Amino acid sequence: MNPGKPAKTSRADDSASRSKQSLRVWIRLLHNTRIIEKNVRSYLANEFGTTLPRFDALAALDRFPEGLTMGALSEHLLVSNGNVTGVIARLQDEGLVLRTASKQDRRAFHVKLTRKGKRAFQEMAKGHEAYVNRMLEAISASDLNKLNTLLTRLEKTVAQERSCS
Amino acid sequence: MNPGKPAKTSRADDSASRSKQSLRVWIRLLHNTRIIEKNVRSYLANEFGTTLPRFDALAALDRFPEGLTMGALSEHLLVSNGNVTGVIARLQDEGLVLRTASKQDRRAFHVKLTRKGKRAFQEMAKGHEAYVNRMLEAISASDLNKLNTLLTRLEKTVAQERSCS
DNA sequence: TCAAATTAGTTGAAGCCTAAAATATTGCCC
DNA sequence: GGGCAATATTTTAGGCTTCAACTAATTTGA
Repeated sequence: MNPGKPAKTSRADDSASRSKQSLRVWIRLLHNTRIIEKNVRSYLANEFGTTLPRFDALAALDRFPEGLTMGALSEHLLVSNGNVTGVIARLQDEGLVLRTASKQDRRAFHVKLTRKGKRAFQEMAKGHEAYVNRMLEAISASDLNKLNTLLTRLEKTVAQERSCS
Repeated sequence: MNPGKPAKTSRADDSASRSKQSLRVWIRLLHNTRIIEKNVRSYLANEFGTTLPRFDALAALDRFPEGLTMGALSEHLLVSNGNVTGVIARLQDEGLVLRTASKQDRRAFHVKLTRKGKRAFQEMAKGHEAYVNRMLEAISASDLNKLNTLLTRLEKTVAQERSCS
């Protein structure tokens, strides 16, 4: 039926379905992330009495033993400057990080883990990894590898167009 | 070298690397989602002066023309009851939703889109879909399909263990 | 029927988050 | 050196988010 035309799709259909497919992937990505994130937040709250933003901040600081400025920290965490102020203030109250004024630049601060902060993070990180692995237990290693590859690829293309509206 | 043993990995190594791989996938998932989500939030704010939570609520209501109770809405959106109260209050102030007391159950409310709300959502949804597609432009259709498959599979396994700590 | 348990929803306190304005300091350029 | 733009950070106002406590209505079950 309808010879001379593509059987079921025109070029316009293609671009519409492409757009639908992009949307589907984004919705799934968001949904998966929200479910896992919810679980991780509960885990951190129940097991260690802490929050995901604080855990993230500790993780970033753990990767830079020499310390980070507030600004550098906010870039690593993908959050605003003002946000970091609050999170670090609370971590300082808990004695997990140390905020010292920079000698070179009196506007800036260096934030570092305290010894207590290092110890606390090590323990949390171990539990966190085990918990995540338990959640993803049912996924095959092969699927995990594929996901890793595809998400890495996605990250590269998405990370670039940060500014486009 | 070292005959009689597996070349490079023991069983303990396997399980350690599996756990690391799970963690990597989760971190990538989270990172990708945060970057895209940031962009979507900016887009909705700049283009329509609205927020992602409000857009999500409108989207949920659009799928149920007969309306939803506050509780049903909170389940669809994966957020707490109290949260929905605030978001719907703001949407009501904007004239996009209508909240009517239920006849059958005087504790409950039915929330529906107003005509204005329907129109506003249609326009936002169109722009949103195009924007997301533009962001994922550089990903091949084949990768998109693979991602969709894998994320669907992931969603199924993760959605089950909602309660485990 | 009536008291107890459950369910629907709101409120309040606390934390996370952003954008924009304010502060303070630095660096540059004339 | 003095002024001015840029930079590092905090503050503020407003919205999102949760949990726990609360109110009100419904259901259950003796």
